[in-house]
Amino acid sequence: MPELPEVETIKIGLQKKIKDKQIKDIIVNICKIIKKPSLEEFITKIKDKKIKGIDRRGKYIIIYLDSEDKLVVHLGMTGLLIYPYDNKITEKEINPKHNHLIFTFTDNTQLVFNDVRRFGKIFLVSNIDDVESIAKLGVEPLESYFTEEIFIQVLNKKKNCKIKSFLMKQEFITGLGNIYANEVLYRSNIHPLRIISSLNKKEVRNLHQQIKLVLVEAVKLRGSTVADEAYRDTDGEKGKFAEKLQVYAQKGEPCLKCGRSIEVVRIEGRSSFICPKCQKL
DNA sequence: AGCAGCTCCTGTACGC
DNA sequence: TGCGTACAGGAGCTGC
Repeated sequence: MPELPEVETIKIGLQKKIKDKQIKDIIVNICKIIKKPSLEEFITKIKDKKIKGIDRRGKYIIIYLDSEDKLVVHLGMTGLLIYPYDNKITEKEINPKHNHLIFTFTDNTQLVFNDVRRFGKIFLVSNIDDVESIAKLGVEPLESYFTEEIFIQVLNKKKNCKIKSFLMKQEFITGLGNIYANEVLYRSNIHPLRIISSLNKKEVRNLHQQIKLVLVEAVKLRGSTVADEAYRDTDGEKGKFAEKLQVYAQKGEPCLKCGRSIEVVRIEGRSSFICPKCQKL
């Protein structure tokens, strides 16, 4: 599922592929995906506009148009933005049945928004904070300002919270989802149910470093496509970080550190993969 | 405040 | 074979 590394990969792909292109037409097959404004307004405000640039905030893609408007895309669980022209190899794996939005540019190439589970959302706003969930987002863990000191400050906002819940909440640190929260905790030897105030200095330092390390490596490998999951980059290619996952989806596999079998427990409705020996409560 | 449980949605896997 | 059910889970929501 798209978390920070997957969204970052798509952002970089879009920057290479659709920057400076002019939108000629939009086909909307499922209008529920468009949350703001009305469908009519959305279409008229996008038509004939040029793509000035692409950015990312948390798990949101922000596409700047040559007007005051920005196109904001959240991929939800299974959303994809595919621009298949440089590389047609894996296009066939993507079911066109779920092509909900198709942007056609003046050069007749197309950008396709495909989303099996339809949890994705698209907004057109003049100010990105008009998307309420963006206005609430926390710190960007890959920005240079995300120092250990800042991390401690953010942790202190929620001392009584369980660490995994905290990592998953976008209002504190933005970009981590279930896969990377699991990985970061395992690599830091911290049980997901540990209360923030119980973490010692070394654990906090470790966690901060692992957040950066895991995300940087995952971005390098263009994200994670676990097993037969949906995620693809803008070329339709799978991410390669799945091979580097040490704990997520590794149930029954031996822990790389101690050999104990990786277990799965449900925490707040989500699967949490842990090594019961390395991650003690 | 925080968490359980539900919602959105489809595809896949599994038990009978 | 086929049907019912559980699960996957980002995020917003209700209600305890």
